[in-house]
Amino acid sequence: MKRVALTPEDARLLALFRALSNPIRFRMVQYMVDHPQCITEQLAEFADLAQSTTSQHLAVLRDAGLVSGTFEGTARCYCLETETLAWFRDRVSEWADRLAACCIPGECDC
Amino acid sequence: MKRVALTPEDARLLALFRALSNPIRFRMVQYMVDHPQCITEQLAEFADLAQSTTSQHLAVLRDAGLVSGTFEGTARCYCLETETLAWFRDRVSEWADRLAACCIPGECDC
DNA sequence: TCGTTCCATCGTATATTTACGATCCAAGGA
DNA sequence: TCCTTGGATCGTAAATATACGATGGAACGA
Repeated sequence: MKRVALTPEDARLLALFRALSNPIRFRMVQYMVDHPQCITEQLAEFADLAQSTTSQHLAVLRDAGLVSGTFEGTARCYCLETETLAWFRDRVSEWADRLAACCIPGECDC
Repeated sequence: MKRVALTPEDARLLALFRALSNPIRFRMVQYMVDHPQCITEQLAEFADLAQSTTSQHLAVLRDAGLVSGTFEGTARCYCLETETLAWFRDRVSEWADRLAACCIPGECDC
């Protein structure tokens, strides 16, 4: 594995896992599923965190492409990116399918 | 979000994200998809890490339920858990579906 | 029994993440 | 113009993750 870089696709997938590996961000994403449009302040109150911290978490979610943040006046309105989530689902499905194909439960002797 | 605990199901999902958020573990899992049965030493060589470090990473994957490690003599044979991966896929799909239902692309005005 | 193999765990150093307050900046309204 | 609002960024402290070598322990063969 020495000095072997990830493919761009794998890097993107890894970034999504990383973004979702934090309990705060995990719950923010869940919250946004039920609240399609919300601003930073609203998310800060939900997460019970300082505004600066919330802003940092949102930056991670933005960098991973999980959310979009459009400016509305002085505020910023956040929405989950359906396409990213769909892509994410497809990649995870791929893993599950490839594994199911190569290692049938009960047949694999380990 | 003050003192609100995650449901056991969410905690499990979060643990999976966390386990997969590290590049080493990410690639180990990919490796295991193509190599259904392998021992720690083999994975240590692949990852180019000390045996102790590899063992720690495998413990994380085991704790998350992503892999099973059966003892074979003095060695330990690792395999991905198809059922966990299938469960994982279903949860991610759920997210994507719920989001697609609540926020049609182009219609959401943010 | 003794030595080897393979893995887990401990102790610990370093790197990264996470959190906060302070500060800066852009968009509006008075 | 000045002030308020809502966010982003900076500096930094504390927590967590990651890595290694050293050590310990179970399984097996000689």
